[in-house]
Amino acid sequence: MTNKLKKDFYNRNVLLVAKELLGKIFVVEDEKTNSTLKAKIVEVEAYDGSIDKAAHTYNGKTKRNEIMFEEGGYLYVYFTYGIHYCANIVVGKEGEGTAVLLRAMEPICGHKIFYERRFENKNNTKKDEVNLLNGPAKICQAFGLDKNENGTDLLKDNIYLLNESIIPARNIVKTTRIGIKKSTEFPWRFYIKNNQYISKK
DNA sequence: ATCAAGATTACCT
DNA sequence: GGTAATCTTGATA
Repeated sequence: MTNKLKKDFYNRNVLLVAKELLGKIFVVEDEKTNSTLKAKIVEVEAYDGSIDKAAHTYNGKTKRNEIMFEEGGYLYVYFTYGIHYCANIVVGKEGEGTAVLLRAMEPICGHKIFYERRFENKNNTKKDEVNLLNGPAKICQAFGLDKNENGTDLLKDNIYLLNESIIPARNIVKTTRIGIKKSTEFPWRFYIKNNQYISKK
């Protein structure tokens, strides 16, 4: 018995899924550390290649973005700025090129691993719990996600999401996205109101 | 073949 | 508020 999210959750409209991803539990059964890592999703952004110039899929299929054109239920991990990885949940139907960027989470299980990967052998000045997962590249660093995890099937065993009750609209803040230069007008960033683990106000 | 941009972060004043 | 770090990808020629 499990409450793992199934295909029918992922294969829907990207904005709807983005909002419903808030509050869900992201799980990685990490073979590198032989441990289970869990966190609650508190901030996301939607990307839709059909109309969104900021989406990696806007100009069609390439080797990098091909997983985003699959049906929902896969992980899309990409490398950027020469340093960082960012992780997305691929959603929608095959060919749509839609995904949801994971921007911030609240740690649940695996604090020790998160602290090690984020702060060990680094001279960070802020080594507190809220700084573990409050940004898309921080999530990948803490969970150990890189190009090897790109394309992971979220319906299989290693990486998946657990269902939780939907956050009511009155507790969701909807605003414009962060860190992009094109299509900045779309209000496709969603986060849980008053949550201390979000990346930015 | 070349080149600019990039769904970021951490540190500086 | 500003910027260096650092390198892959994709667009253009």
